[in-house]
Amino acid sequence: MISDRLCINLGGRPLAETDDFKAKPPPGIDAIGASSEGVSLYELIREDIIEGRLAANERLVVTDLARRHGTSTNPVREALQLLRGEGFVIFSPNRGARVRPIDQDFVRDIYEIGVLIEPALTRWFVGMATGEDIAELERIQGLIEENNFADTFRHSELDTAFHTVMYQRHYNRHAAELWWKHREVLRAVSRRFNFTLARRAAIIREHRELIALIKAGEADKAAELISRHVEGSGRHVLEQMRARNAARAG
Amino acid sequence: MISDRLCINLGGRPLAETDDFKAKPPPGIDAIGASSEGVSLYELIREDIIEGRLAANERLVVTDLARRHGTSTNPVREALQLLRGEGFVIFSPNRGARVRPIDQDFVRDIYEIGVLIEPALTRWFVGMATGEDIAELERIQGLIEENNFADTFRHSELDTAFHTVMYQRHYNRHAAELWWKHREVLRAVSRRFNFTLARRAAIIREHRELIALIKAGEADKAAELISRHVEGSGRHVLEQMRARNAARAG
DNA sequence: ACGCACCAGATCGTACATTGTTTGTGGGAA
DNA sequence: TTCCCACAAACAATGTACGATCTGGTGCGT
Repeated sequence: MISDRLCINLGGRPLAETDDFKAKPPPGIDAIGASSEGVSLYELIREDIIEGRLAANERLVVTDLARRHGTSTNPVREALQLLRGEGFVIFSPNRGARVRPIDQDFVRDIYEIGVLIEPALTRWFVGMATGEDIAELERIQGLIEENNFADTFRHSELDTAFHTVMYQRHYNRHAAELWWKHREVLRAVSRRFNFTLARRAAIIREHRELIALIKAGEADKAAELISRHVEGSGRHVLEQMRARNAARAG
Repeated sequence: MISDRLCINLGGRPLAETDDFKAKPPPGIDAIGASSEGVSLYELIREDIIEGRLAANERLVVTDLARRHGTSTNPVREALQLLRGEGFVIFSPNRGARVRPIDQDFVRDIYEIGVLIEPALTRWFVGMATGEDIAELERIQGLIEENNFADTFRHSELDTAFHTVMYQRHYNRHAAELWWKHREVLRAVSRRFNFTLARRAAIIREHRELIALIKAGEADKAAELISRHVEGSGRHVLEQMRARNAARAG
């Protein structure tokens, strides 16, 4: 019998402290299933888009993708349709697929939705948090502070794990799934940037404050804090994007 | 040459005033584009799911669908993948697609997200509403009251049109798109039920109150009203679903 | 009654034909 | 010479057909 805890580590990476926090979706989400080839292709292409290996607006030529991944065109076509349904790819009739650009508007839209949804998820969590949940949050927070933004990739994973602890058991699977999909995009975007010192301090402070509020059972205050937390995060990332765009243009 | 106007009326219903309010998505949303055959197939199958012509958990056999729609299997396969990406269809490896059941949890989840998002959309609209917008709202509201739930289908279309006026120009396309997709599902679900007298009165009253608040520029109060409006709507539909399920079981 | 082989049916991957788009070239005019 | 347009050829998307593989059930034999 395989325990749930073990399953987390099937990602192919060596067992290490980090792997405990390898970001994974809330359970029951990816139950969409897939055609054997299709699933891997879908994941591969989506990763390429999110990680930026496929540039914005780049054409996605089925024959090329098929050759590159060693299959025929049909699995590629299905993967692209799947991505279209999730909004990562845009189709034009008789002109094929392009990578949907993840621009400032896109990111802003996603953050704004997060500001609306995450407080509700948080409020529910405050009422449902167990001792283990809080211990887990404190453990992750300890690792975040230990890492102290030295490894931005690691911070990104830890931060995602922190919030996943809060949201993963929410009864509204739709909302949790929405949050997770948005999170995946934002994680990749924010990974391209560094955190300002002010933002670093704010993150640490707000996380600590959040844990305190959860302990005290202050649901409303925790929700309000999360609202500010997400908004601040969005503001920060958008500033970075704007700065980089300005630098590129100038 | 066939005019666009004619194509709208292929649904089998006669030309009537209603067509002015045939629910249509906010502009710029369905820019996903599609493969010529694919798009119609996608729409047809999705309609069949939403309208309940394809039962929950029913198997979706590609060859059958292809025959029924007079094409080969590939367009069907792509349409199904697209629907998978949007959550209407569930795939099992080597076992094909099934219709995702639209159960109470599903509907509740969607309504809850609406309660979170729609107030924000409304708040923005109050600050941006023009005289024409308000006139349009009053016109639609007049038709709603004129119809007075005699034709539930027509009410459903008019109600959707009412809210579309408010949300269609919102800068957050992602949120508007999300609202629209949810709306399509809820429209079909609620069409299967009748409105209680209490609910009818509440809808009329809240719509009137909403218009008044918009005129007065009371953004916060309008947002709070919409929150109650959506919640009440959700509560009503869920009650109906529960009642019907209980009746079926007992 | 139980198990195993076999068969029907459906999915999934491959190959190909058709149709529409894009691109590159050449000739003619300014 | 340079610009523009027509035309053609390459290219890619879309639809069709087919074979391999998997699943589920039926019926035969024990």
